[in-house]
Amino acid sequence: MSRARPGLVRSAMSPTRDRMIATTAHLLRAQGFHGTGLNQITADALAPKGSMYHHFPGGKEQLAEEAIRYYADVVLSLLEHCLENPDVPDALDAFVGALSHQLERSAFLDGCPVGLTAMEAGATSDRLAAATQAAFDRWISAVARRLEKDGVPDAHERATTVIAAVEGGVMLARAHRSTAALRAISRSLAPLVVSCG
Amino acid sequence: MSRARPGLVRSAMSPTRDRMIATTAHLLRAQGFHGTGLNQITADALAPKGSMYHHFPGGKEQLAEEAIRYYADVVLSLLEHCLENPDVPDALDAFVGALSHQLERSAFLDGCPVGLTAMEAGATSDRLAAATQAAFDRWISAVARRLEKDGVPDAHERATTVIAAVEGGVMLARAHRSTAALRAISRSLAPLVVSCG
Amino acid sequence: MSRARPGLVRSAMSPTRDRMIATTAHLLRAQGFHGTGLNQITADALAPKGSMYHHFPGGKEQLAEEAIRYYADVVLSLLEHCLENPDVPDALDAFVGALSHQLERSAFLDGCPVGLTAMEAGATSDRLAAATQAAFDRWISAVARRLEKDGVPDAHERATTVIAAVEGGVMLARAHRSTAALRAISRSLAPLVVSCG
Amino acid sequence: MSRARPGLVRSAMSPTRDRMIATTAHLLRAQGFHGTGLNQITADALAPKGSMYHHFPGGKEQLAEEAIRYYADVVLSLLEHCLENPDVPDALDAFVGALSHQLERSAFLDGCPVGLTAMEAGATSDRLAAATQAAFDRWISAVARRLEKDGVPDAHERATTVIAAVEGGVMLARAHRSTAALRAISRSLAPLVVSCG
DNA sequence: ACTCTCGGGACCCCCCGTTGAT
DNA sequence: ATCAACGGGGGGTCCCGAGAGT
Repeated sequence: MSRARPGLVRSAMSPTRDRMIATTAHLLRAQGFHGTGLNQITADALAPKGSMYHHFPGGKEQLAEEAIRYYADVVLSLLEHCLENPDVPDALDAFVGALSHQLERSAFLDGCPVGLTAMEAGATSDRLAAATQAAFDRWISAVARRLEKDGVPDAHERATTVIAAVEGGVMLARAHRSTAALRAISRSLAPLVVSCG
Repeated sequence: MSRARPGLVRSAMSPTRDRMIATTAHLLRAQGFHGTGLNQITADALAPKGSMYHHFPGGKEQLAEEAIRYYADVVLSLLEHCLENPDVPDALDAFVGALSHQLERSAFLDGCPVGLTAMEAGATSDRLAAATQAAFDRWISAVARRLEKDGVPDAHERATTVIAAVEGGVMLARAHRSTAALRAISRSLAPLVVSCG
Repeated sequence: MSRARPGLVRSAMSPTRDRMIATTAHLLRAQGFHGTGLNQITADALAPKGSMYHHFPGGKEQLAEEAIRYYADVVLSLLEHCLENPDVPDALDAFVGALSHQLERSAFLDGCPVGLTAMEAGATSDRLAAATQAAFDRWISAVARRLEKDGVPDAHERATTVIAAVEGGVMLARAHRSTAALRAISRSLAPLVVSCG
Repeated sequence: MSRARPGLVRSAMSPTRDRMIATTAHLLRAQGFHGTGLNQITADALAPKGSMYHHFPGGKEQLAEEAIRYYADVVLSLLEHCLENPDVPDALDAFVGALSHQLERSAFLDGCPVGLTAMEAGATSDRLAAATQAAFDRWISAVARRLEKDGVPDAHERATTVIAAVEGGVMLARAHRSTAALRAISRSLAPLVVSCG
């Protein structure tokens, strides 16, 4: 009877719900968890405030959790797409380039909601800490798998370094309002991601 | 004669003022700019609430700005102390180890207020963006000078990568509540900071 | 034939409906009208939230109205049972004792929903005012009939005083978290309810 | 130097504060604790919202507590004034008459905030329970002292009954929107408050 | 006949960052 | 150098319809 199996295609459940998650992810990038109010989220998502409580009984924390999950998915797709490149330094460059492009297009408003939330609320909320941890793990694993395939030694450690440096690069980019740091990082990291490095 | 020369011996102006700055720096590490209230700052600093706008006419933003400057000084001292080590990878290890120690001692509450503020408010407040930018620049320059002294090529780019990766590592440490990522980063980055790398 | 005769066998209409009424009566005793939410009622009654407006199109007000009617019935039964006692002071003592027992058993949570609702919403809602008025009238009449039978003068006035004092005693009991006041009232009122008083 | 000694003449501290207490007492009479919002209180008292938290750091509960204390004082004055009457039944009649007058003048909106709060929140909030208990105790004591002076036996028990019956009478008056019950109670109680009763 | 999802504002209490008077 | 006073949101929950589906 064509009813969505609950838990299977969550994103098909409700357009309002999805809009709220996407809006939250977006606002989280620019303002962080504490800087983003429910009023702004519902206003930007054109959602009534009463729906908040219906779709996200866990409140703002649940909403942020799902927004992080959503954003982690999006970035993972981008990352995996880039990693299809035969050359890993090129892949890294493409990934960093995409992030740089987003930063520039948004006047350096769109940072990384995962890293920001990890630093803001990671120590307070177990729920958000778990969500950010999972996001990082998935990204690191994606890179690590590619490095392993290429026979790069210490694949997981290096993948961790790559993700950390990119996150730090986004941070620097926001502070400097320039993507120069990101480009520098991409170049410096090249030797780390090749097997002869 | 009772007018302190601005910027020179600022820290000698008022013990209350200094306590507020140090307290703010500490709270910013754990909760970020928007998550930290003036009430908590004045309470923790044992400062009367009314003094806030006497000492910091620029309000919360000025207070955060000075806290970031203060924290940047402290970390710069630590960094320069570590960089006196004859071996740069060892220096990096010592630096990362000190940060790890702080994280562990504080149950991963004490992150980096500079990076956090850069992501939270960097796009909104020019003042805070400038403060975080300056902090990063000083740290990067300190590393770059040492690399140049050792004849490492692309010193500034690599120094940028080092600082970015360490900041990203602190982020990962908070998310995972473990310093494993920081240690991995320190190891992976070693080849980048030696002249034969 | 499937139409329940309204008012006659109302309680046979739906077990869910009855459970909601009983639950509401119970919550009204402890928290009052404004302090009791529909969410709590439906949750405690294990009733589906969507059924609310099917069973009670008049909303919360209708639900409270029926709960008061229901509670008035229960107390009237208790009162009439006590009044079968040949001695009216003994009857009063038994009635007050039963109320005291309920208060003590519930840690003084279970007061009187009728009196509480009368004071909370009696001035606002005609519907609830009528329901509480009817409840009080039935209780007073039950006492008055017995007093008349015993030849007590001013039966209705004295019955009114008895009910008022008992309601006030429940109030005092809740405030003091002690049933001492109720016992005192029962003793003091004895001369009023005998013909030679 | 001419500054009000704190704690001595509390009511002289701030006119805004006093207005808020009086307004709260008034609203509590008609709507109860849960039915009265802080918005309405501040609006009716022509007080800025931010002052709430300044004058009453304990929030709504503290405000209600002080309102109850204030109202208890007012009623105690009235009661003691009435009890100066040489005849206690007359005194009781005058007291009940004053309450009746208030009820009628306010279209039966102005009940008793003490009794209402005792029933609404007495079981939840220790603070409010204590405040209502103290109010009742003072009223009962005032009556008991007078009865003792007249040589009435069981003075405290009878005083308790008087206060309970009057409170219950106010309840009935609100339900019936008539002061008939209060007048009946006053008459019925007369024999209890004279020494030969 | 009955239930559930989803939506819809209004409003809750609390606390925020800020200032005028002193 | 201080503090009482100030408005304005903060997140959260309220009671209640509309629609589609058993």
